[in-house]
Amino acid sequence: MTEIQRPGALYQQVAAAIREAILSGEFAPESLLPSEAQLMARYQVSRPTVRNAIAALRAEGLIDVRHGKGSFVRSEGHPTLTLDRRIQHAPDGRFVMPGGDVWDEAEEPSVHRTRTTKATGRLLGLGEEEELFGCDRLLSDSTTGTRAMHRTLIPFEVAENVPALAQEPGQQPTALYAALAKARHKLWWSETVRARMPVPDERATLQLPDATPILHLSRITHGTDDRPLILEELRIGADRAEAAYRITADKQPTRRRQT
Amino acid sequence: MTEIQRPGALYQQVAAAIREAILSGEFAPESLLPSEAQLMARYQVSRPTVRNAIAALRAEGLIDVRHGKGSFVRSEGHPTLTLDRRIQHAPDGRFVMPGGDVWDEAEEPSVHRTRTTKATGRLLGLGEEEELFGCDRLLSDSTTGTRAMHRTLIPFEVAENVPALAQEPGQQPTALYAALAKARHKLWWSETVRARMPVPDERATLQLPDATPILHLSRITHGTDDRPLILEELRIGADRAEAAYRITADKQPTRRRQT
DNA sequence: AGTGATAACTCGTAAGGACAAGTGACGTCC
DNA sequence: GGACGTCACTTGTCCTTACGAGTTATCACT
Repeated sequence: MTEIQRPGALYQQVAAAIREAILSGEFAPESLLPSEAQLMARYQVSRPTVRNAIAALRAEGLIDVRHGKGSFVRSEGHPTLTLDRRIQHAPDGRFVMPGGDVWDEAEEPSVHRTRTTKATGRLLGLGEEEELFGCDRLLSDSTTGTRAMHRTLIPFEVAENVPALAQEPGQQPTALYAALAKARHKLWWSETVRARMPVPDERATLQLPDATPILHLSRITHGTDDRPLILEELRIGADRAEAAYRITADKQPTRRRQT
Repeated sequence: MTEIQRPGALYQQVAAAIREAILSGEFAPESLLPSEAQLMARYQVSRPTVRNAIAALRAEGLIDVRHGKGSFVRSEGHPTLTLDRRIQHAPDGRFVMPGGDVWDEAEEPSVHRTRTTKATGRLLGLGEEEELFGCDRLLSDSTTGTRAMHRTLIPFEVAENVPALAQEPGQQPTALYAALAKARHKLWWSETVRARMPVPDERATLQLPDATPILHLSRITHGTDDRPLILEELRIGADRAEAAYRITADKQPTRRRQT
């Protein structure tokens, strides 16, 4: 039996004791923690208290619990997948995404019509309820098993001026860029990164463990006059991926606003 | 009393019913949900079951619970703070971070000596236990109250060749860049974005609500020969911030590896 | 030997009771 | 009128008990 100290609620003291034991190396990553019954005996508390402490550690992402087996120390490891978010011009003029070739499609892309929400409308410089083409992809990295959800949104307004988009809104992003470039657009992109907890649907689709946030990348393709043309969204579990960018110092314009 | 359906455990059915009620608009953002006692009556379940359901919704970040008051629907809103991660050259040659001027320092920067860990060593192209200068800052955006933790790491090896760094390792990043540029370094930066749940220390320092991941940005300053010189890390609650990047299509080199 | 039932472990779910602690409104006292 | 105490409400903590469900090893039977 191990003694526990003052601060706060009993279950928090237990949680702190276990956390400390893990971080101090008493329990190695991937190793099996004492069972609930053993923890009850060790700290002289009831089962709800032990479970409450364990729930706190799960919410921190420190341990994984498997029904019928026990609790295991989660090994963080570096994210296995680094998403290189650069876009490049190949010598022949085509667009290339150096980090894009690891993906294959787990399902057929699903093309559909939809409308802007408040959030997507804002990003695209449109109002609410404007019509768009949408294309959803479920991506998968066969080597690591990592999955990601990709969505392309093309406003009708943009597709009208670029027939290649209206005919094939479900093309690969690099093909879409090529179509826009062919329509005399000089392209650049802005990308914002957010993180949040997944909704149950995302948790299931991406097969996420407990206490795993998702990275939500929103990439906007800008054309001539810096007008937003296409919105791409990529959602991926933050336990397995990180996004990588390259920054170079350009001359400071008098005042330029990035969307 | 409201009936509940088949799938899964009782508390999950209750959680699903409440979730649906929230998403359908029956409970507006910021509004008060029924108390535990009312939910017990409404769904004819015991208090542990209600609390279990509520715990699930808290873990999803859908609701906030305040002791003595009740449960409230969390209003997401856009992140209030967009971190513009570009770096620019002012006309006079100084470096400028267009998104950097919103911060003020909540505490004095604390400069200290430390050593590389496995993770930081890898990012800096060094081994483990190499000596560095470290500088920790607690940043604060006075207009929104958002806080962030910033850390600068400068290897001794780098500081030796750039005396300005060794003398003042606690300078602002833009001043460090200037010192490197003065030492004939041609600079570029790589940045990786990760997300994870906060450790208790970070939760307290950043004053984060439940179920709030943190964005962890690692920026590496590269000099001539692309060697890593300085590592900066920024940690910030993902509920209040997003990171923004600008991407332009450069020519594809034969093969270039980004760290 | 191979097969399968069983038993003993694990965590998951659900109920009940009791008291502590934070909040806010109401009413009384000065 | 203002200050303060009380009370009724909220969620937080902690205990006991019981059973369901997944996992694994053992052991007996064929």
